[in-house]
Amino acid sequence: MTLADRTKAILESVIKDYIETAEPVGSRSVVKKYNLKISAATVRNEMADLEEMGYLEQPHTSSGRVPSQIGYRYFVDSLMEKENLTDEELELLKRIFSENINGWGEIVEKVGHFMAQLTNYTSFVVLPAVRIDEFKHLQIIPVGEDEAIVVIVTDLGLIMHRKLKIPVSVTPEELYSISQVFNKAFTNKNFRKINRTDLDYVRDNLRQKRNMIDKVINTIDHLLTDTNEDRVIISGALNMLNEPEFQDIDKLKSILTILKEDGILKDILPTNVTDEVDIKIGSENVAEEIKEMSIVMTGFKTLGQVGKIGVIGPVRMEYWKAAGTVESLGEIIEDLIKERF
Amino acid sequence: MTLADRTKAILESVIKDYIETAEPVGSRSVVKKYNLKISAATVRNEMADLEEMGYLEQPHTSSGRVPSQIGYRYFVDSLMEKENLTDEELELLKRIFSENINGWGEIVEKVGHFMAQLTNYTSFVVLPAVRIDEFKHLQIIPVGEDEAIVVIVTDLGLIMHRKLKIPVSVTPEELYSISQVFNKAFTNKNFRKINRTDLDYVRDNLRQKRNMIDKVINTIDHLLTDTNEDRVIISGALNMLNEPEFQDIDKLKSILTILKEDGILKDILPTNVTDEVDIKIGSENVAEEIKEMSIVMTGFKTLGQVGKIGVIGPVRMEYWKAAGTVESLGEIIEDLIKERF
DNA sequence: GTTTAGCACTCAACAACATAGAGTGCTAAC
DNA sequence: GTTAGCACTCTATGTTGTTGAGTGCTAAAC
Repeated sequence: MTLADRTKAILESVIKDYIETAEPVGSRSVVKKYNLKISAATVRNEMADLEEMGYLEQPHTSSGRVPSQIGYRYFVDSLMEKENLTDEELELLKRIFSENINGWGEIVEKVGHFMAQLTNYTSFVVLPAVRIDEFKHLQIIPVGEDEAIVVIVTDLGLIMHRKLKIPVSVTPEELYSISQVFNKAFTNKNFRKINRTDLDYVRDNLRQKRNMIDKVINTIDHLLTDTNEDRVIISGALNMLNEPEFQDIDKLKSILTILKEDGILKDILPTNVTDEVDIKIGSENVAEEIKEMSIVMTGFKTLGQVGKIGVIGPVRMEYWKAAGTVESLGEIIEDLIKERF
Repeated sequence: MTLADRTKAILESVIKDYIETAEPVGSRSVVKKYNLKISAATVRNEMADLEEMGYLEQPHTSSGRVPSQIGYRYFVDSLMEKENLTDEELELLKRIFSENINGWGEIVEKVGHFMAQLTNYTSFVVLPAVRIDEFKHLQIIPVGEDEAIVVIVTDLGLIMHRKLKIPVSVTPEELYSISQVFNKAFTNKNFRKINRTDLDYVRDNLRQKRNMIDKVINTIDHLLTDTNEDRVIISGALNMLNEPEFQDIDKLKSILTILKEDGILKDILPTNVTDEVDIKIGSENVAEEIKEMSIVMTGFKTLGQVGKIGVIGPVRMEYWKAAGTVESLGEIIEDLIKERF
């Protein structure tokens, strides 16, 4: 459906005003605030038309207008312009990342934090479960008399470790050569496809330590299966407290529960992601729990898989800012991870 | 001040009733609910006395009584009995810890979570900054062509690692022997007191790799200084939403901010801890921000230092349950860490 | 002297009602 | 097609009245 320019301008004014004030918008205030060169009565007529077409709604007969879901959709698709990060914001981000960063998780955490701060909504970053199939290197390090640590480095550069009891009689040098045997046998092989030949090789070379070998293999198995779940990092959940739509304790409670109880949000987010910014408004969300919320998100590639990054907030959201920020940070986080890992 | 038995009984009834209902307690309801064999009028007289002595307060002249801070203090010190964990609760805890636990942090997290669940308040666990002075073992592990990971095991059993660029020419075997040199020189020495002799030893034995050695030393230094801050794990902050005293959005906001914004709570907690359960009621707390909250906490020994564990909730708190739970879990967490590390 | 029934009094909470004001739709004039 | 004017609608806010839980005090009972 294509609208006349004036009609578009009025629709845009109403939506922007409502997003700003959270109050139903009257004809007079539109004229005043946006200096339209027409009278309030004309605006009233237009608004009545827009309501008929489904873009606006009236909470009750004698109140101002509020955007409908369709109205927001039209606004997002045809009226607004994404507002990407400003130079100052980019500068700030650079400063944040000039500090010491310890790995992966910390990058994600900081980006999420930054995003929540910029948008004043709640940010989320979903890190895909990393498939840990192959290992690049294994090392058994002695600690104290009867303990050792198995350290595994995977093909994706992840480092994992776990403690292990060992017989007192084993020397550090033996541990080193055992590690070497493992490395010779397994390096760059898919752990789950290790075959008889590989295992025989290890056994032949370490005949006398059968007991310990089993323990090590067991530990490796544990490490590789353990971490196999998506991680979600949520920032700025408390920003919801500032939104007028969540002044009601019960609503607040249900939304904070979704955001904070582990793993709920993860299962609720849209599943098919691309590298385009995707916006789900209100009941466009499939999940019942967030039919009064909007989500702005995008995908990013990391370690060969696709993660999700975005914000969640009230339907009355500053979509231009949210979409621009998500778009910018989606690209940035991809670069940051690539650069350092 | 010592009170007559009947007076004590009435005070206890009023406090328990108020803690349960959050409503001012009237004379009639005390008599009814606790089957006292005296009339409401007598109770009224007693309550007037208790008010005069400062144990009770009246929100307004014709309302029931509410415990004062002094009243709660007397209750906590002289009237209540700590309610330690029940057998079922201990059983549940056992089941939680029969699952796989990955290190230290996870123990703490699970205990905190459990404590929040049992008490319905917000739990906190403060892990002291671990002084990382000595290392027990160091290993440089090759990853790919031009990278290696430095893994350090400290005297307290902590494992830390960090990636490092290395010259392509260095072989895995060389890395191993370099590691050995470091180990010979430094093991069980306080890192910050490593002296000229130690360094000379390393240098003499690794003359040709000067550049890399410096990098490794640098990395070690980074690792040892980096983690030097207390960690706080907070669970069940959303439990506050259920308390009638936090139905007001502004109060809720300020308390959730304290609990969630990183690091605020840590600086606010009482500083001198013992292995006794310590209870701070309302304005007994030094920090302005939590003068309307109560804290029940205790210290626990871990890795040679003292951590804090406890709950924070409204002044109208079920102190008996909170104190018992904190006491039990304080001992349990100490044992759990000792047992596994 | 202590306890208790009785009663007048107090005050918050709630409901019923009145009022103000922002905004509308419609009509008639421009 | 646009706009001024006006009657109408409906929420939000303030006012008033009523109810009921609870008190303190007095005087009688134990």
